[in-house]
Amino acid sequence: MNEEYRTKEELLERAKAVLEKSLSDIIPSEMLEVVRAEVTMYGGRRKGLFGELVEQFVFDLATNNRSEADFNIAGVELKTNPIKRHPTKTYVSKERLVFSMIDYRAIVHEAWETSSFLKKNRRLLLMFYLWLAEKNLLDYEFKFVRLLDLLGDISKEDILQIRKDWEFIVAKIKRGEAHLLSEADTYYLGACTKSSNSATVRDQADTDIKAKPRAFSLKQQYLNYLIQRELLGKEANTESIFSKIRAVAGVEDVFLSKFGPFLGKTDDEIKRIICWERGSKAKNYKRLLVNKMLGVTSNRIEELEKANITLRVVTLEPSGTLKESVSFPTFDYETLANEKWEDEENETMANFHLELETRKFLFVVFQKLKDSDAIVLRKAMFWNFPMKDLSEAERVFEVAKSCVKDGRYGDLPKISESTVAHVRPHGKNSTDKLPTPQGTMEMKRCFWLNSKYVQKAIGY
DNA sequence: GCATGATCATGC
DNA sequence: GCATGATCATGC
Repeated sequence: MNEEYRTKEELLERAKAVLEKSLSDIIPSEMLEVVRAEVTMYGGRRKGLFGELVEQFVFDLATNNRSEADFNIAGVELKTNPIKRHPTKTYVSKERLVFSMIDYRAIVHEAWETSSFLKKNRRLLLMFYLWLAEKNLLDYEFKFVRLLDLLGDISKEDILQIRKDWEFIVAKIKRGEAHLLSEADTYYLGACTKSSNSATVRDQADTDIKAKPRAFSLKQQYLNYLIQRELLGKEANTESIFSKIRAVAGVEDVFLSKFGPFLGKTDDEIKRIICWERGSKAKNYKRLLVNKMLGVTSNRIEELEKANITLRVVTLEPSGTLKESVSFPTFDYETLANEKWEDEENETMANFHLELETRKFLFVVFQKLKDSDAIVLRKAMFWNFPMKDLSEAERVFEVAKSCVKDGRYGDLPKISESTVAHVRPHGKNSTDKLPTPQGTMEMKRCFWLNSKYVQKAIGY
């Protein structure tokens, strides 16, 4: 197609030539007006426009070739990706890194090694540009560019996990459950929604149920890890479980195997095994015990952060009931009043929705013993919110949103009003407040998953 | 025993 | 200083 580039190194050199520059710096002045007009007209709506302009003006590909699918020169797939400044991490990605659409019918016949995903996306040319809300896309500056070979440049453990993720997604599609896919199902490679609009559905194998269109993507947290550690070469500030035990297995297996020896044991027995002495009074006692079992000394564990997994210690009563609900981040009233559960135009979701579809939990389950201070480790399990309950969560969200919009803070959804979720305070105390759309102040609150719901989810 | 509102403790 | 996770107090 284009004779100029024969090797990926030539492509990289070309990409590097635009570092610290923006498209408006490199677009020939006689064309700039036309392009500006195009951006003004389509900029917001045509997601691919930035990438298309890069192909045309950075790589001199003819206008009629403007289509992401066609950029595959020297076996390299071009990805332009927005980054934002971050106080401690210099840059974080604004979004996940989205690959090609998943063809639900075709993919069930594929194997990982020969998959269309790998064929197309194995070798990437990544161009990161600094995104700023107030800037025109023609003025975004390129900050760093890298070649990335998905099979060659990342660790064995990560490649294995990505493969497992791909296989998990394909297995779910094979079972005719494409409509139940969630980005939180997997660890590093996700099946993210590509909603043109909610009415858009795709056929899947062996069932008449329509599923939302989805694409493979590197999850945002994993991409941020890649940016920090692999692409910018920053030091780790997390502890890696994998490196400690030199494991080559999936994230799930490695973590669960760490808990295996302690299942059914009391905290005293566990402490004896790991040679650790400590009173049980501290509020973070159980978390410290968990960290000891995992062999880490802090709460920042690389494999959990990379996969957006929250470790939660839950404690059952002797009867097996769970008293405590599970909280999500405090919400901002003004944001909540204005966000949409699903915003198709901007391809965004409400924060609570995003949490449910992207966050995984590692529940470490203890149970109190009757007439004793002792606790027993019952199980450890990974869990993410099942898509079958999403519409109920959406209902709770909509009730909460309309309460906030109307200033009816006493009517926020209570735990008795849904089997899944509710709204409760979540501040330092009742004076810990945030501004509302009405201009008043209200105590901090957040969404919670009902204790009973979580109890069932963990099998009690 | 449970729903609800509230606060505490820790670490980033 | 604040977010997050963990827990408490009260009243029905």
